[in-house]
Amino acid sequence: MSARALPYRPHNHDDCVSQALAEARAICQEQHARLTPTRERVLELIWESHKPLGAYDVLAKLASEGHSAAPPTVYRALDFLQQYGLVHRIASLNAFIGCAHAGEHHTGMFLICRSCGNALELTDTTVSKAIHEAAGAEAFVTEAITLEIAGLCPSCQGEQPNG
Amino acid sequence: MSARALPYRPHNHDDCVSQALAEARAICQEQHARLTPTRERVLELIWESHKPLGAYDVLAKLASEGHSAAPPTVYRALDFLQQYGLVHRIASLNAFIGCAHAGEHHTGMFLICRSCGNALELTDTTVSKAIHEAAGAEAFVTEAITLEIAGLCPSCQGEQPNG
DNA sequence: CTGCGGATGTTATAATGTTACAAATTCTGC
DNA sequence: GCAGAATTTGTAACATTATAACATCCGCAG
Repeated sequence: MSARALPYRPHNHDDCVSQALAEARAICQEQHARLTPTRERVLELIWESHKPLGAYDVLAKLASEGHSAAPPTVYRALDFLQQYGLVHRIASLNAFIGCAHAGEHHTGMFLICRSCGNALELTDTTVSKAIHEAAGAEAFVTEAITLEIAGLCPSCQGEQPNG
Repeated sequence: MSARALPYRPHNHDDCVSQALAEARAICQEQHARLTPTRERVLELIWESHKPLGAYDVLAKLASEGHSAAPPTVYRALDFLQQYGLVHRIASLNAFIGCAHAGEHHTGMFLICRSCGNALELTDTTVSKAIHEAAGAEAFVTEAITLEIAGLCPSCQGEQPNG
C-alpha cells in the first residue's frame, strides 16, 4: 500500500458523506426499509467525521439543531442503522461509526488511533479466515466478531508517541 | 482437537481457581505488586466461573459476604488485576473474566457463548500475526487488540440454536 | 514517633443504555 | 378515501456502568 487510507489524509469529506447517504438510500430502498428523516440525519451526523461518535454526542448534535430528542430516539435510529449494516458499534469505545463497506457482506476490523481518534475499517480475508478456523478448532460456531485495534495511525506516529 | 476445552465440559473448577490464585500470587510477588485481600477476593470472585462477570456483580457478591464496598473499590481492584494481566475486560459485554494465560505475553481472543455465557480464551499466533500484518499494511502501529467472538459453544449447539 | 505513599472508604455524580407507554404517522386492504 | 393494523416517534422515568473528589487508614523508612 503506497497511499495512506482515506481517514489518514486530507480529503473532501463531503464526498464520503454524500456517498454514504446515497448507498444508504439505495440499500434501504432495496430492502424495503424506511430511511426516515431522523434515521438519515443520525447517519449523516455519524458520518460527520471518521471518528467514532457516542450516542449522546449524536443526541447533543440533534438537540443543538432544534430536534427535541431523547436517548431512545438516537438508540432506535442507531439500532436501525446497525441492522442494515450502515453503521458499526465500536464496543471498546461505546461509540458508533459509519460503515465503509455498506451492502457488502463483511466482518469489520477497525484500526482506531488513540491520538487523533480516527478509525479505519478494514476487511481482510486472511484475518477473518484465521479467526473462523481458530474458533472452528474449538468446535465453536461463530456468529459475530468484534475486532478493534487500538494504536497509532500513520499521521500520528512520531508526533505524540505517548498520551 | 479431540477433547473440548475446559469451560465447555465438566471439571473440578476449584482447581481452576486455586491455580489462578497461585499464579496471581507468584506474579505479584515477582513484580513487587501487592495482592491485597480485597484484590485477591475480587480475583477469586471473577474466577468463580468461566462466565464474564460484571463489576456490579462482583460488588454484589462482596456486599453479600459483609464486605461494605462501593463501586470504586471494585473498579480499583479490577484495574489492578488488569494491569498485571490477571483479568481481561470483555468490551462487548462490559464484563471481566480471569485470564487463562496470566504471565504469558499474549493477545487474548475470546469465544463467548451467547447461550451458556461461558467464555474461552485462546491464543492463536496465526490470528494475531494476520492482524498485525493487516494493520501494518496500513502503516498502523498496533498497541492493543480487542477480539471477541460471539456464537455457540459446542455444548450449546443443537440445544437452543435461537434466543 | 513521624511523615510519606499506597490502598481503601465514602459520597456524589457522570456516562451509557433501556423500559414502558402514549401519540403520531404510514401502510394496507377494501 | 377510509378504517384498522403496523410501524415509527415522543416522552418520562429508570437501570446499568463507570469515574471524580476527597477523607482516612495502614505499613514502613527514617
